[in-house]
Amino acid sequence: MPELPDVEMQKRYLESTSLGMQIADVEVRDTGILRGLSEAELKVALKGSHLGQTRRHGKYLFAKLDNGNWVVFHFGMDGGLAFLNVGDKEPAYSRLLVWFENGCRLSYVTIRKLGFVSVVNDVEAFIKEKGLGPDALSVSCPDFLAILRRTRTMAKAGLLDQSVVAGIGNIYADEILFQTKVHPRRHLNRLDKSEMVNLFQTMRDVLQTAIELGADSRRFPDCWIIPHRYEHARCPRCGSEIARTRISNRTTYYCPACQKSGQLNS
DNA sequence: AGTACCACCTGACGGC
DNA sequence: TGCCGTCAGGTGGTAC
Repeated sequence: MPELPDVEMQKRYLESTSLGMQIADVEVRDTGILRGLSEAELKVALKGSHLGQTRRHGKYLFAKLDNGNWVVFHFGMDGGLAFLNVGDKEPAYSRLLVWFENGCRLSYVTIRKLGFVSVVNDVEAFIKEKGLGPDALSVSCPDFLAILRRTRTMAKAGLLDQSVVAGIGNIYADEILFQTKVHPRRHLNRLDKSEMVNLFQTMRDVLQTAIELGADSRRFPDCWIIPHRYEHARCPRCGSEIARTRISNRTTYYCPACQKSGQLNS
């Protein structure tokens, strides 16, 4: 679930369900999802406050508290939020529960517990601390090109690297490279300018389209590679067999016919 | 600096 | 049915 489009959906979900609600209490079901603060500290930080303005940077979601601090959510590989009306049953793998004054609850759900919940004073400082690059949907074209020119990693690794640009994960990295017709092992700084511009526009287009489709991969166009990310699948564009390899320790799918490696480095 | 590999954690799935 | 390896949309640390 949780790449940029998914986190954007979580942001909208949080806003539409919980914005402005006052927090009565917090129940931590598994302290393993807390980072940098204890259960007691989290309670003190949240109790009595309203959930205010939300922000997203890459795959991180922030919600402002009355005292100016921010709750931070990261969803790992499988996390998400579930808003519960009075009487609604708590979902499985609910690791944290925010109780509102009106009896509704917000559950942070994750099976694998690779994400976390925390509280920070300053979002910008947090972003800097984490070494996150600009958000993939906010970065300007000139800034993006400048970043690409100084990034010597393979394209797949670079898109995945949150310090290069924040928000792209394994699935969307494959999609962006497929639509740009860039081989995942090409090095970013070796792309020519038109390829870099194309990469920028495709990145925006893929992420925005995914958001418009509710980040629901079942609704993604068949001409995308995402519906064809399985072994022996056929390229929706040319019919060649989709190749599967491992880059940056992540499974990578691409079309060896459409995404030419060329000299890889030239 | 870039890359490979491991660890964290839990569940699903295929093979035997 | 049960055990085992492998894999899964993320991040962080280590070692070369």
